Amino acid sequence: MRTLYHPRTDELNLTTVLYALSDPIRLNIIKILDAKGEQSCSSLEIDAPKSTLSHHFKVLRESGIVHTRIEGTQRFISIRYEDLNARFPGLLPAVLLNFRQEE
Amino acid sequence: MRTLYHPRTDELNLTTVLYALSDPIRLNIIKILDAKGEQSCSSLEIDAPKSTLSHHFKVLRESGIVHTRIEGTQRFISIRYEDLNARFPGLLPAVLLNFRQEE
DNA sequence: TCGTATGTACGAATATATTCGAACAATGGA
DNA sequence: TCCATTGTTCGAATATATTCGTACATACGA
Repeated sequence: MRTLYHPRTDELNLTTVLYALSDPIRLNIIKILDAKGEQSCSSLEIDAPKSTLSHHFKVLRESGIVHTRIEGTQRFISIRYEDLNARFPGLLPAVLLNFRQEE
Repeated sequence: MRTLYHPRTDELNLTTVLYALSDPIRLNIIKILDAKGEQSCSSLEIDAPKSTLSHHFKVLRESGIVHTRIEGTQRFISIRYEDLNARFPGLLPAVLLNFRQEE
């Protein structure tokens, strides 16, 4: 696969975004990305099989929450802060705030 | 059933709340409740069988998003604005803001 | 007490998601 | 070119959700 699908900002759908965020593993991925910034898939060090993680990366990317950049054999994932905030102002910060409070 | 289960504010779980909000019918219920305030189940006038709606009311109530008050044969549902905002500041307003923008 | 109104509970069918092993693709270095 | 690294895709098993008809529960008025 050469190019990866990323929905445009105006295509972001609220139920889709909320659904993508409603899974513990995916929320954990977002938590790490928020804390550390852009990361390669493997550097996240989440204890789950590769294919399981790949599935969750795809859900996050196709919902528009993350952007995936290909570099060599690696893929670097980052949160689409600006796009999300443009489409759903305050939504992601409210979710992220909860993480930060937990720790 | 005499008493209905409602989770305490400190028991509200982020993934559970996000999941409950990630369904179009449930989001529509919240949209109507936000616009009109407390409503009886039937007054929402959503085009779906009673048992289907009842299921969604239960998901919303058990996730802590709505409160259900029994009065006679009716049940009045309302959004738990304060509890949600205490537990997840800004989350619900961000979701509700999106509704209002849509119209 | 009987009937009506309001809504839940149950159960089964269907739909959708998650998980993960195995095979595959792409890149880059030796 | 061969191999290791990184990650995806496929497919099947399993788990979970949704939908909705039917039966049931409760309250209230006649």
